[in-house]
Amino acid sequence: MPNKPATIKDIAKALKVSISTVSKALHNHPNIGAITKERVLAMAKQLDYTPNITAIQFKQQKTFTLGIIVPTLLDHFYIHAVNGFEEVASKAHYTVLIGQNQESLQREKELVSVMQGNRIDGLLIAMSKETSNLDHLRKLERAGIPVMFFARKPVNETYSCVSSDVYHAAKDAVDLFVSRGHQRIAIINGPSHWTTSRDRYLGYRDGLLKNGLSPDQELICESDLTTTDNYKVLRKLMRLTDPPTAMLLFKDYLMLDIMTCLRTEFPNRYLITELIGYGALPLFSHFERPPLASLKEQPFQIGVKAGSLLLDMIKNPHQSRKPKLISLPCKLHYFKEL
Amino acid sequence: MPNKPATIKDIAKALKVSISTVSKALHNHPNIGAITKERVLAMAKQLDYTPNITAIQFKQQKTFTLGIIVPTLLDHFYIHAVNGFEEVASKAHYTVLIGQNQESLQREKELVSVMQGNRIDGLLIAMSKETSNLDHLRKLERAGIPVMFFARKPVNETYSCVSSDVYHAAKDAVDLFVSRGHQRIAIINGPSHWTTSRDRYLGYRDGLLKNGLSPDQELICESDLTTTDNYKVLRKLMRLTDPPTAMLLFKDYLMLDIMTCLRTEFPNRYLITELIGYGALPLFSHFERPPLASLKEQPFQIGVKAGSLLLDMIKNPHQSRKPKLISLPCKLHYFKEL
DNA sequence: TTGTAAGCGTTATCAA
DNA sequence: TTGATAACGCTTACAA
Repeated sequence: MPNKPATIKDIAKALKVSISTVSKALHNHPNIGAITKERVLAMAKQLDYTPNITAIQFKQQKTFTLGIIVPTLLDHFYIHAVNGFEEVASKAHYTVLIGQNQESLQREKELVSVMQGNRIDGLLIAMSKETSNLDHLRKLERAGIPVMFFARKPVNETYSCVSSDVYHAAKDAVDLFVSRGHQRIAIINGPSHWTTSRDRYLGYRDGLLKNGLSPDQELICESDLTTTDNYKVLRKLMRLTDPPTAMLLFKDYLMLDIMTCLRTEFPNRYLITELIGYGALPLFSHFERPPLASLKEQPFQIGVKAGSLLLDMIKNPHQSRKPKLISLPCKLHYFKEL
Repeated sequence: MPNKPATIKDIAKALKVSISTVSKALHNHPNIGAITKERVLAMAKQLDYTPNITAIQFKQQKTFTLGIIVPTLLDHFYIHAVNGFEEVASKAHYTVLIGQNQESLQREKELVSVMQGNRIDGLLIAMSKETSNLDHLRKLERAGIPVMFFARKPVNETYSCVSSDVYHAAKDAVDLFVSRGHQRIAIINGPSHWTTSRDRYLGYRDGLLKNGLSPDQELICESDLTTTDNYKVLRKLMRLTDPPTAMLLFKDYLMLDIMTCLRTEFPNRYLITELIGYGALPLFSHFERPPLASLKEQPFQIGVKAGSLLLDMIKNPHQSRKPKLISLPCKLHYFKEL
């Protein structure tokens, strides 16, 4: 027998006061009598009153809902980012809608449209691999809904973005490789139209130069991050006359493929090739032979930072909107004793 | 310059018709003129009209939002379940709110409260490990919000639940162990107050009996699924005078701990002990020495099934509400060539 | 076939 | 300090 939840009207009736009095009492409005306020609060409790959020959302023309779109939740990086985002959001009494674009632009557009339909107050997004045209996001901004990027951002676009400082991380990785005697250091990067790929490359290049090595075109690779392509890229590298003995990898998930391909197809190179990826997946602690190291990012903190910036943009909609580019440091995480 | 979205009022004004005419035209209401309807639809498109969901939710006293609470999104089982759930939900034009209880009853209560505040129309939940008292869920049901369980359900409670058929899966695992010559087969189970643990045990027991083996109390263990406890349980098993040579494990995540502990602390038992868990984690394909097998569940289908049952309950709120217990088959997945 | 008007729960403006 | 009332956008019973 689901009985209807109590409304301020019910409280007003029970107390024989007006609904505006009740509303004010419930909101600590300045000009309200102390005793009246007490009575209202008591009656609210007695009737188990919960404000009807749908009514408030409707009235305020504001949903207190934020959207976050990630490529997939199967990547723990994004889970942690979502969790950080939710933490700041819920502290500010916002609810979070989560969407996965599954690396499909089509799906991403649908998500944006559904979220816009749900009247989100702001959006945080890590675009799909297919996303190069940003019209669906511009449409949001035109409707007054601020958009912030994280992890992935298109090159040559002036949006705000929070990501990892992959540049310095790449330099650190190269330093470690060189200190271990490596000369032939390859990089397998992600899509080149993302700033996060470009920055990895720049860090890699500057790391080499700093150590007196010159970048070799045949050691600079790009994968679309599918297993097929990961394997293809590795095979090409291994068939060079002078194959690399060290590789910097865009992601630990890519590293998994590389390790397996190395082990099964190039067993003689397996033990002499050292790897560093991004992500520091905890599962490597269960490996008999873990990779050399990984660049540990701070996805939770990225979510937190992006969330608070987004909330700022929502609070101050008429700000100058100078795009902010924030990057949080990575840390080299060793899986092996050095 | 965020201009306000168009409303049916704007359409009505532009066309000099009444708002109810517009509303009806937009909803294919039977008695509406074909030409009027055309004009309305055209104008709606021209003004880029999007219905204001907050107004509809408010008016209909229905949010078209479902909640799903999982222990953690870091477990891929729950991601797939969420995805299945979202699929049926979005087909029925429902939005999904996702919450993680992080195995904390306190957190779970807060989530339920927030979701109730957001006026969800139904909830799907896999309770936290701490949840034994279901008052917070009963409160939801009393408010007319149907609740459905999945994956985990308390013993002795008459709620509907969709889960894996872990009973037959356990029997299959025992069969495989026996066929490979094992006599000392242990089980490390999850919390005993869940039906999913009890059913695993029953399948394990019946599997042994069926194969002419009798259950041995010292081989029947329970872990709270923390790494500490997982290690503790394994050490106890390995120190028996006649340790098991095969183990059925509650989850693949538990299996990871068991494998690592075996390898590092009991290397002489590592190669002779065969393991089967639940989950069939894809990452095992990257292992040099993967476990024997895993019982592959169907989390996506579980989400789908639970979602459609929940939608049924929402559509027919005055049904008899006989709790339904559904379990979907698992399949033995071999990591090694047999 | 189309229009009028009430009402959903809340907030806010203005009057008492 | 309190109360009456309009408004938010939409659906719907009923009237025209």
